[in-house]
Amino acid sequence: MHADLDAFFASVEVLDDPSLRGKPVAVGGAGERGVIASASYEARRFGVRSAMPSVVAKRVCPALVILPGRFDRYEVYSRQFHNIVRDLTPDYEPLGLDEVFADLRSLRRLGVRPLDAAAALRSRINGELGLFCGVGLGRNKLFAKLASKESKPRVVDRGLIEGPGVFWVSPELETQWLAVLPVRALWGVGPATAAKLAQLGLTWVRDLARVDETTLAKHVGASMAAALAAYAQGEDRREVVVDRALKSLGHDQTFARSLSGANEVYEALKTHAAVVARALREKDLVARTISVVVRFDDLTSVSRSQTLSFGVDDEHAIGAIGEALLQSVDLSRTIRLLGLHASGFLVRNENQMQLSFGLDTVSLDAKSSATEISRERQVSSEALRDAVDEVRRRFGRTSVGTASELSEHGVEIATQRGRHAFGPEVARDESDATSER
DNA sequence: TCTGGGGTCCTAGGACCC
DNA sequence: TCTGGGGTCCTAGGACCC
Repeated sequence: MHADLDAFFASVEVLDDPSLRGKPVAVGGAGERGVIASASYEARRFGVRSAMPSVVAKRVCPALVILPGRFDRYEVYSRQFHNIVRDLTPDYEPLGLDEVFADLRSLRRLGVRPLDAAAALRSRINGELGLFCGVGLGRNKLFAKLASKESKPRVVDRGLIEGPGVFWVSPELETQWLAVLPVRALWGVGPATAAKLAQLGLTWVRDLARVDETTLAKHVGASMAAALAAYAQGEDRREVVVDRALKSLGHDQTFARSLSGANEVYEALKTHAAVVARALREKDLVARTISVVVRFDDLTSVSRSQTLSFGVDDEHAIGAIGEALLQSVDLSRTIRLLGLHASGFLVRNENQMQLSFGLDTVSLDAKSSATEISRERQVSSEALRDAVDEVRRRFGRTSVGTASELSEHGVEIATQRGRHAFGPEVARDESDATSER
């Protein structure tokens, strides 16, 4: 099963402000660089679509009300949506805030028919949340997803046509049904892949069935070719994965006015670091890899990343790493987007080596190994600052510093085992004990 | 019409290890 | 002295999903 809430963000806004009912409403950025994230069906009648630039949306629908997103609010509804699905079966996998896949095989073994389960789900979501939901049923994720699209209301000639609400692709009909869909309808086929396929004369799913997978792979890569070849046969081995682990998190921002100059970029980076650090701590994670992405005014992007031998979750540490990564980016160009991302997660726990540069704690015990750091010698942020000041007073300004300063000076630290140089490359250096670092 | 922000996955090359 | 083939990890970029 695939279940998908109708016009989710826009619908939540209408629920919270009934005066919006019946009006063309969208959620998204209203500024010059904004895009539409979600549009009510009234707005869709005018041609407003998600991912459409807001200025375009306003042009095709001058009466459009564009609201900024309130994601905390959507998350509340999303959790309730997931809870209702969970009541049906624990075998479900969220996809964003407003979609889920669910494996109904265990329900079937209990004698519950998928069509009944789908109807019950829609009824509860509408009754308890006031939202509408389309449900697709099929033999695998491929058909369930395509079917849920078919279940939705549709705009035809500026009018709205009700959808069936539930759509089931029965196994007997699935091959014929699939054959006449455009390749663009398939999961993983976006504008770029569709264009490549079009060059090969492949427009419809049935066209894919007649092309050799090896040939396909030369144009779209091995992984995509294998998926497409399977989909063309109606085969999809992807499982419903319960509790998929988070792999990365980050924060990106497109600025209403592009940034110019390193100082503006570094200021923005600090804000980003605080957002990312808070998200990590909220999830009890530390990240080994930090990356930055910069998009210039000409829409070209570059990214830089660095993987450390330990995890971080502190905004100052993350900010300093980000700043160091930006050293090799041309900041004399004007920048419309700055992103900061964390990945390579380790679960944060008592034994995890945790280097913090700020509020949190620093535990550097030269006698213990990396895996048995005790928290006994934790240093409060004030004590840390005081200690840093004292070291600088006695040994000079560059004797100890933050990671951002490492890129300029490098730092040398004396421990019971000798002296250790710290510089921009230190994170890659596995030769000395992490605990001493 | 001019392109967001949250993510995932894939590819290719290079460094490195055995 | 110059070399293979298996593997992992990291980096950068790109495509795609909602």
